[in-house]
Amino acid sequence: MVTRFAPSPTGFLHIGGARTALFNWLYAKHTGGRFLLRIEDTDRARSTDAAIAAILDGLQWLGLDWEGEPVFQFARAERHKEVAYQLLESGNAYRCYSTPEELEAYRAEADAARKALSEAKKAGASAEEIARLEAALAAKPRVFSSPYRDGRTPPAPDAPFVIRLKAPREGETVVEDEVQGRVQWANKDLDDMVLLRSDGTPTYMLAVVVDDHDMGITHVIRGDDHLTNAARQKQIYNAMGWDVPTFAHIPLIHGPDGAKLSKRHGALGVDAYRAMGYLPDAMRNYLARLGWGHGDDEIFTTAQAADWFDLDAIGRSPSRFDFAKLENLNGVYIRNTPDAELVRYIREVLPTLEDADYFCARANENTWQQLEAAMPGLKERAKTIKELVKSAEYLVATLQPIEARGDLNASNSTISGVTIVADRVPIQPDEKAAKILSPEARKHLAALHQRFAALETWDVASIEAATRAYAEETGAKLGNIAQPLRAAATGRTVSPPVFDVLAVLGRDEALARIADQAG
RNA sequence: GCCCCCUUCGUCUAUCGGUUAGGACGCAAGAUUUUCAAUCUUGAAAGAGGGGUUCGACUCCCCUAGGGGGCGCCA
Repeated sequence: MVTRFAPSPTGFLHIGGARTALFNWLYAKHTGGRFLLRIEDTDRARSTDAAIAAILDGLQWLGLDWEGEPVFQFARAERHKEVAYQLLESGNAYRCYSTPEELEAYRAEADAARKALSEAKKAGASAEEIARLEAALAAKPRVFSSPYRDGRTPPAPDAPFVIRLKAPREGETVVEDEVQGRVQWANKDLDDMVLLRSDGTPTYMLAVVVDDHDMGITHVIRGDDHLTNAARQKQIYNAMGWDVPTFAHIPLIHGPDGAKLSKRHGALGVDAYRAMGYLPDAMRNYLARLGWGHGDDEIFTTAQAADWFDLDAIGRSPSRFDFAKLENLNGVYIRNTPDAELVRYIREVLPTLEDADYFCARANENTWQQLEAAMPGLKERAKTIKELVKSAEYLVATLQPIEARGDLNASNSTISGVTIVADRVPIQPDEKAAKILSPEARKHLAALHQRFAALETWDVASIEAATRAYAEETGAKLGNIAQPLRAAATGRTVSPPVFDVLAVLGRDEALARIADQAG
């Protein structure tokens, strides 16, 4: 089994394309086959190197590895041309000298005839008149029929021409689709497609067939916007006497409102999902469940997905993209990922992460260790990596941003190439936290500071014990003590368990923060 | 306009002629609690409409409605 993903590099890798790639990849894994990549860059005007880079980058991030080097379609133009001429020689194609202008005029006439008929009907024209218009319309079907198909002489010996497939006029073209079932078209509805343009370059329809054949593709899994193309492509396979691959046309993904995916909701590049803080494993799991299912299984490993994946379990109706479900799934994956791995991932994507500037500008080597120590508390309340980093800001809240550090002098030191600033800046509590820090709360902080300073060991258990003892002695509710502590330690009213926070911060920093707010 | 595809809770889906139509997300209520989450329990929530076929249809067929895709010397 050989599958392929064949994007055209005219933009980023969007979510629908990513799922198509995933399905092809899963099917190859499932069958122990190969998954290849082909860049369909024959549209020279719209293809860009940036788009190619974005597609490769997106696939890599998703972990969808392809075998060998990607095939660049444009580089194979000579081969495509060769096949077009082969078809010409075998009588399965012909030179068509109709100009684009003539085609346009023909289609305009066909449209006009159609419109004339419908208007006549609406106006209640006579049966005679309607019959006449119907006959006129029948003489001009929407599908173009070239006068050169049957050997009309060229307008001039050196007139420009395209090569068209001499497609069958009678009968039907049938596609046995693994997802859509048996689909058939009357051949009269399929026109003679252009194979080679007048400038000698191949069209997409020809290039796809030739490349899929030459690459040995056995299974073509793609969006169902290509369903009609499958019929036309089959005609080329037949004309060449080639084996037709198995087709599987999967429904498109729609936006939350059921309409076509637009930039506002889901049609973002996969890089945008990385920036929003979704894990590639969660993305794969979510995408796999969109249009495909395996009983009641919702969360599964990639190995399981590959094991279970099959074409006959792909649904035929389009599905909507649901961010809420993706978020939930992402949260599950975050919670199930080991702390060290999360830290490694965060370090890797931090520069491309949304809303991570604050953390990124302040993080130093020590931060990464603290982050890992704080991770159990952080990952339990984050649905995205973006949220996680946001809630980890308290770790670096008393550090100067990198650009400000340049102004500071001798007190700075450097660890692993990162400048560490000796000077701390007290935390600026946010509005809600400031409210918590009442005069009374500040007195509690002062008392706690004393007790904490006297602790022999600085860990969660001893900090909590000291706090609870203090609450009990003063008769204060634990909540009324914990919240001021949280506000002092993080500057916010929401955080991981406050004793964890204090422990992670370390005795010196924790005491300093309490002192900053104590009254 | 023509051709093709689709239609189960709000969303993703299970069911492949016989089920109290199941699960998940989301939503609501409760438990837990140092905040927020997480977790646990419970609840509301669906076969587009109309005809057939059948002892029996969500499941098979037809029509209607709605949604989507295609109809290029784009891919």
